[in-house]
Amino acid sequence: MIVKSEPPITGRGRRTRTALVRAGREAFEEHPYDNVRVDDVCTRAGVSHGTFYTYFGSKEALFREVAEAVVGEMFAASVVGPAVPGDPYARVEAANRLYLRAWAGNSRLMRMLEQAAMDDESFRGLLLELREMFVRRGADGLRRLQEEGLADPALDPRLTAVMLGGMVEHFAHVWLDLGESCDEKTAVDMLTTLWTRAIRLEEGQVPR
Amino acid sequence: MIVKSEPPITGRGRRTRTALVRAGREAFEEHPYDNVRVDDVCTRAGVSHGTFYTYFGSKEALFREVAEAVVGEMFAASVVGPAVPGDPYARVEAANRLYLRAWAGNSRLMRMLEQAAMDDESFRGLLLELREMFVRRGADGLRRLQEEGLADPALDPRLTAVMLGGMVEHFAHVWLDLGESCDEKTAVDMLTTLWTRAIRLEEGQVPR
Amino acid sequence: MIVKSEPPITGRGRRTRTALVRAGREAFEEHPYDNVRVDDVCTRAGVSHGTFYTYFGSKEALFREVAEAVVGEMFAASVVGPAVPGDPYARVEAANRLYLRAWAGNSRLMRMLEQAAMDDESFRGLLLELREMFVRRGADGLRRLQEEGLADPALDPRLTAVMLGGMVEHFAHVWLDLGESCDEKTAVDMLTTLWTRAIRLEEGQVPR
Amino acid sequence: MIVKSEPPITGRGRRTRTALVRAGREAFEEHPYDNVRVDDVCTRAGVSHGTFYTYFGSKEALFREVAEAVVGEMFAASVVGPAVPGDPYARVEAANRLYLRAWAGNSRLMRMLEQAAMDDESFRGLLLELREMFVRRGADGLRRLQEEGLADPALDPRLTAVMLGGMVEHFAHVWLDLGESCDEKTAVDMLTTLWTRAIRLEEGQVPR
DNA sequence: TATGAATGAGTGTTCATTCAT
DNA sequence: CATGAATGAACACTCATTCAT
Repeated sequence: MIVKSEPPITGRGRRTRTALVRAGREAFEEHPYDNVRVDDVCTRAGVSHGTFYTYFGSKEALFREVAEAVVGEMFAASVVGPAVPGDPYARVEAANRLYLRAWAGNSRLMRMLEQAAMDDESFRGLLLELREMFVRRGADGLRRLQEEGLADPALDPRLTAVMLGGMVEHFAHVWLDLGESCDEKTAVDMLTTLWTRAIRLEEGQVPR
Repeated sequence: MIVKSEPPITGRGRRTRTALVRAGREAFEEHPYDNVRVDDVCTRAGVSHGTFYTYFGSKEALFREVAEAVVGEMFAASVVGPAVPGDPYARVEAANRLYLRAWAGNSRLMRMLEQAAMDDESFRGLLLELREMFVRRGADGLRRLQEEGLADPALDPRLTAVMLGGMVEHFAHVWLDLGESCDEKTAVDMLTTLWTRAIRLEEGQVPR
Repeated sequence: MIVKSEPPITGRGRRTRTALVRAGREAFEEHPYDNVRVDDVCTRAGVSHGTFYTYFGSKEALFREVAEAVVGEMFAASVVGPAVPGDPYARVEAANRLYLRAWAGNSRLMRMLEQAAMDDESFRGLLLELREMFVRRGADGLRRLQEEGLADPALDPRLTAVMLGGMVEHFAHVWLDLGESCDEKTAVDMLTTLWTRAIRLEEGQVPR
Repeated sequence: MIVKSEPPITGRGRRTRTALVRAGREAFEEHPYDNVRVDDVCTRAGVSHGTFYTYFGSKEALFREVAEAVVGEMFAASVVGPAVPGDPYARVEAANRLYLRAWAGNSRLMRMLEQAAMDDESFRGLLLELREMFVRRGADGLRRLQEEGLADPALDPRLTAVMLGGMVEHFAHVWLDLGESCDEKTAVDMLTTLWTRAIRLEEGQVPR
C-alpha cells in the first residue's frame, strides 16, 4: 500500500550508509546475531537509532547486506591469478594462501552466516552458493592437474576438493577463532604439503 | 564440574529431568540457541512451563548440560579400540570412521557450542578442552606411527593432527548439515586415503 | 513452527482475561484505537504489561474480541419480544426503544468499529453482518405490517428499513455522543411517530 | 479562525500548498487519521518530506485545514436556493437532494472529523457548529411549513429536524461508505416521501 | 524555498524467569 | 513436585518533526 522510497543518494547519505554497514560488520564479527543490538550498531556508526531505519528495513536486512558483502569479497578473493606455468606446487600453494586468507579474514562472519542459514532459507542459499563456488574452483584445479598428469587421476575431483578445501577452511577457523598459534607461512606450507601429497603431486615434480 | 539444581531425586523427578534434557537436545539441534524457547522445550518434554525451573536454573543451564553430555559422548566415542597390530592403514581408517561418526552424530550441537563459545568463556573452555583432546589423540597416533617408521617423521604431529583432524571434522559438517551427498564408506575411504597419503603412510605398507 | 498454547482455563486466568476485556472495552470507548495504549488497558485491569500477551496476541486481537462482544450484544438486544397482538404502534415503539437502547449503549464502540472497518476487511465484514441483521429485522417487520394491511404496501421494505433504521441509529449517536439533550421517552415517542407516519401506520390504527 | 503558517505567498508556494491540501484530503478520505503518513501526503503532492513543514506546522494542522475546507463547503452547499413557491414537496425534495449530496460528497471526511472530535475539543467545536447549522436550517424550514399550515404544527421543529436530517445524513454514509446500492433518484424520492409523510406534508398537497 | 537526512520519543511485543496455588 | 499465571526488562521498529545544505 505504502511504498517505501528508495534509500538516499546524496553523498552524506552514502557515507552514513557505509558507516552503518561497517559498524554492523564489526558488531556481527564480535557477537552472535541475537546479541547484536541495533543501538550498538548505531552508536558505533555515530548515528541515531532512527537513522538506521532510513537505510535498512530491519536488523536482518543489515545482516544480509553485510553477509552479501562478505560473500562477494570471498568470491573476489578466491580468484587465483594466472597459473605459474611449470610449477604446480606453487600453484597449489598460491591457491591455499589465497583460500586461507579469504577464510581467515572473514571467519567470524562466515560462522554467523552458517548460523543464520540454519533457520533461514535465503541465507542458506547464499552460503551454499559460496561453498559451491569454492568446491568447483578446487575441483577444476584438481581436474586440470589430473589432465596434465600431475595428480592422481583416480581421485574424485569434487569429493577431494570438498575434503581438502574443508581442511583449509577449517584450519582458518581453528587458527583465528580458536587460537591455534601458528604463523601464516608455516600454515600455508603445511597445508600445501598435505594437500599435494594427498593428491600425489609433490614438490618439485614436473610434467613429463 | 556439572552442578545440578537440588530438588528431585525421585524416580519421577529423574524421568522428568531426562525428558527435559532430551527435549533440549532436540531443540538445540534444530534451532540456534536464541531461537529455542524454553516453552518449546517444555512442550516437547510434555511438562509445564514452570516445571522447567525445578530442574534447571536457566535456559543456559540446560544448554550447558546438553553441551556437556555431548562433549562427554564425544570423549567416549573417540576412544579407539586396541590398535590392530601390523595394519596401520586399518588403524587410521578405524580412527577416521570413529571420528567421522562422532562429529556427524553431534554436528549441529557442536556448532551451537562453537556459537556459545563466542560470547561465553566457560563454553569456550569446554570447547577447547574437547578440541585439545581430539588434537592430542590425533597427534599421539601420528607420533606412534612416526616412531614405528610408518609415517613421515618430518611432520609436526600437532599441526598435522589439527589439519587432518579438521578435515574430518569439517567434512562431517558439510556432509550432514550442508547436504553434500556421500555414503559413509566412500567418505571414510576417501578421508583415509587422503590422510595416509598426506602422512606418507599408504595402504598395505608395513614396517620394515 | 512454534504453536502458541491455548489461553488458560483456570479460574484466575478467566478472571484476568475478563478484566482485560472489560478494561479494553472502557479504553476503546474513551479513545480512538490508536490512542489506546496497551499499558493503559493493563493498568486499568490491574495486571502487568506482559500478562496482556498471555491472553491476547496483539492489541488488535483485544479490540476484535471487544468488537465481537459488542456486536454479539447488539444481536441479542435486537431480538424483539413476542409482538403485542393487535397493537402495531406499540410493536414499532417497542422495536424503536430496543433499537435506540442497543445503539445508545454501544455508540462509541460502534464508531470505533466503523473506523476499524475502513482499513480492515475482517472488521468490515463484522460491521456489515451486524448492519444486515438490523436491516433485515426492520424490513421483515415492515413486510409483516404490509401483509397485515397495516402499512403502505408500496414502500420497498429494505430501503425503508435502511432509512428509518438509520434514523434511529443516527439519533442514538447524536443524542449520546454529541450531546443532543433529550429524554428517552421523548426520543422514543418522536422516533415512533415519525416512523409510523412514514410508513402510514398511525397510532391507534388497527387491522380491519 | 484559520491560522496559517507564515512563509510562502509566492505563486509557486501557493501551488505547493494547494497540492498538499488536496493530497491530504485524498489521504484522509482513504485512511483513518492515524494511518495517514505525512510521507504519504508528500508523495501524493509530489513534494519532499521536509517541504511539508514549510506550510503546515504539523499533521494535525493539515487535517484541520482539510476539515475546515470541508465544513466550509458543506456550509456553502447547504444553502437551498430560493424556495419554489407553491410546491412544498419540491422544496423538501430539493433540500434533501442538496443535503444528501453534501453528505455523500464528504462522507469519509466527516467521519474522520467525528473521530477527531472524540479526543479534541476544537474539532468537536467545528463539528458541532456544522451540525447546528444543518439542524437549524432543517428546523427553520419545518417551522416555515408549519406556519404556512403545510406541516403538522405539533411536531417539535428542532427534534424533528435532528431526526429526519439524521436519516438523510446517515443514509449518505450507508449508501456511499457501506455499499448500500441505490441510485440517487430513488434515494431522494424515498427520503422525501418518508420525510413528508412524517411531517404530514404529502406530495401534491398545497396550502389551503 | 526545497530537499532529504537525521532525530528520538514512543509503543507493541517477546520471553526468560518467578511465584502463588 | 507440578502447574500455569504473572512479571517486567529488553528490544525492534515507526514516524512526526527538525535542520543543515
